[in-house]
Parts: sequence; structure tokens; C-alpha cells
Amino acid sequence: MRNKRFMPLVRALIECAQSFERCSSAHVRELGLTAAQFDIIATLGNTEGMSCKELGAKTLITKGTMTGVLDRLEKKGLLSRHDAPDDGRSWITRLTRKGQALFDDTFPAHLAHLGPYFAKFSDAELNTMREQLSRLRAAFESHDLTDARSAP
Amino acid sequence: MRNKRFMPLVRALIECAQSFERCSSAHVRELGLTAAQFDIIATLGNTEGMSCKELGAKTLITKGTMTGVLDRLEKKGLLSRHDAPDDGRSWITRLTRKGQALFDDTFPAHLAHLGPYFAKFSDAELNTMREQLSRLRAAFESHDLTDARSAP
DNA sequence: ACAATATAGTTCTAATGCGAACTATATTAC
DNA sequence: GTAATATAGTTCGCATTAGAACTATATTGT
Repeated sequence: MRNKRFMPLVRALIECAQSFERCSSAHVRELGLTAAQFDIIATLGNTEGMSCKELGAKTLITKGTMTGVLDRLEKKGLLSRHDAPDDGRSWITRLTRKGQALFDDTFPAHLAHLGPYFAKFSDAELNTMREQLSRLRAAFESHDLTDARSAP
Repeated sequence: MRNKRFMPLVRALIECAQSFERCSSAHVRELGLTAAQFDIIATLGNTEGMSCKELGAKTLITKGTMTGVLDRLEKKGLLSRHDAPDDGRSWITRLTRKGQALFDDTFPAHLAHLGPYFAKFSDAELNTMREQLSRLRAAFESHDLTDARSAP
């Protein structure tokens, strides 16, 4: 059957991603934020703000979750929501001055925290891994593996 | 500073893992289970059962979450808990006949569902990726990046 | 213009997910 | 043997996650 040849890779992938999340979020929590909250702050840092949809695409947080995360950040005074100029359904979410200050304080510190974990990997190695993971992801995203599909 | 050279890899890693989770759990949900529940069923399938701790190590579900997942599976009649013979604090969790039947029905089907996503990857490629991911994970797990450690 | 459809965000429910506090049992130190 | 400590599971609080139903606004087809 040879059905299971990919299982060790799957396991390594999931373990690696979880291990990174633990590394990363342990540090982020010390900064007083959750991983999802930090993700939003990091994405909005040094930008003019963006819509909920754009945030969802860049952070991989789904929209149902997004509302709650943004609500809590807004309550903390770290971001604000403004009417989008050209779409009455949409908001522009932007860091407040306090939020931008938090970004300035924590983002470089977070990168500095993560850097050492990658010390043993050359740029070329990081690049190769990135390419392979992208290729694998593309395979996962291909919804029509063998089927023909009717019109969208 | 060259501080951010690893960010594209991190992003690719997280996206790839999430993409896999979506692929996998979309199929699992059709079988009437959540991803965590299926993970437990798959781990217990064809075994004599194991402790909560062992399950946690094999599935990466933390013990705080484990209780709830096992409770729901027990309520569905898919597994049962028995006293551990040599440790009064511990349980042996085992699939019921119904649980084993579910495993037999769904596990091969799940592997068959996932297989095509890896069709374009050779065994050698899968192996290389697995090794690299393991190496990366080992880096994340190394709590002492620069420190010496005392005896265990 | 108007109806059909699509999209942006919100709300809802169920299930994780994590860390911390807690209980009960084991193990160790002395 | 008893106190100190460690471990297995449970419980709790809070945040996140996914998906589905819902509201309000846009877009499209005619």
C-alpha cells in the first residue's frame, strides 16, 4: 500500500510548528500579550492600518476570531477602528500611539529573542527549507487533486 | 542587524502547518470527529491502551486539554478508562470495541485522503524535509542556547 | 432601477489550548 | 518512618480556533 510514507514528515512538520509556537509565545506572554495579539501588533506596526480582511490574510487569523482579538486590543487602548473611506461595510484598523510604542518596544526584542534559535542555520539552508515548505503548502492548497470541477 | 533573515522561513512553516491542518481536519470532521479526537483515536488504534501522559507525549495535546478530549470520547463510547496496575494516580485509556471499529473504518480512509497531496514528492524529498524540520525543532527545543547546564 | 448574489464584519456555539492552582498518590531524603 | 518533593490527572479561567448563521453594504446582471 505504501500509504504512510508521508506520516513522519507530517509529524515533524506539526511538531516543529508547535515547538516554534511555544518558543515564540512564551516570550510574547512575558510582554503581556497573547500570540494572536502580538501577531496583530506586529502586522500593523509601521503601517497606516488595514482592513479586517487584510489582517486576516496576513496573520492567518480567521475572521470569526479576529473580532474578539481586535476587541481586546482596542480595550487595551492599543488600536482603534475607523470607517473605511470607500467601503461602508469595512473598517481600517490602526495602532494607536500607545500601540505603536508597544510595537517599537517589543518587536525588535522579539526578533532578538528568536534569532539565536536559528544561529546554526545558514541563509542558504533557511532558504531551501522555506522553498520546500512553500511547495508543500501549495500541494495542500490544491483543492482539485484529480477531479474535474464545474464552473465556480 | 540582519535580524530578520529567518522570518520568511517562520512564515512558511506556520502557513504550511496550518494548511495541512485545514486539509486534514476538513476530512476528519466529515467523519464526525474533531482533529484532537481523531488524533487520540489514531494514537490508541491497535494498541493495548496507554496513560494520559503517554498520550500527551504522542499527540502533543497538553494534559489540561487532554481531560476534556478524553471525556468527550468516553461519552461517545469510543474509549474507556481503567486503573493502571502499578500507579494509583494513573489510568490506562483504551479504545472500546466501538472505538477500535471506528479506527479501522476511518484511519485508512484518512491516509488515503491525504496521500494524493504528497504525490509530487519523492521519498527522498520527504525524508530530507523531515530531517531538516527535526533539526529545526531540535534548535527550538534547546533551552540553553548559550548557557552551560548542571547535571539533569 | 431592481433583483440576485457576493462580500466585510459581527455574533454564536462547541471544542481546543495553555498555564496555574489543586488533589491524590509516589518517590526521595534524612 | 516521616517530612519534603515530584508526578499523574483534574479543574479553572481566559483566549483562541473553526465554522455557521446573521446583518449591512457592494456589486453584478438584466
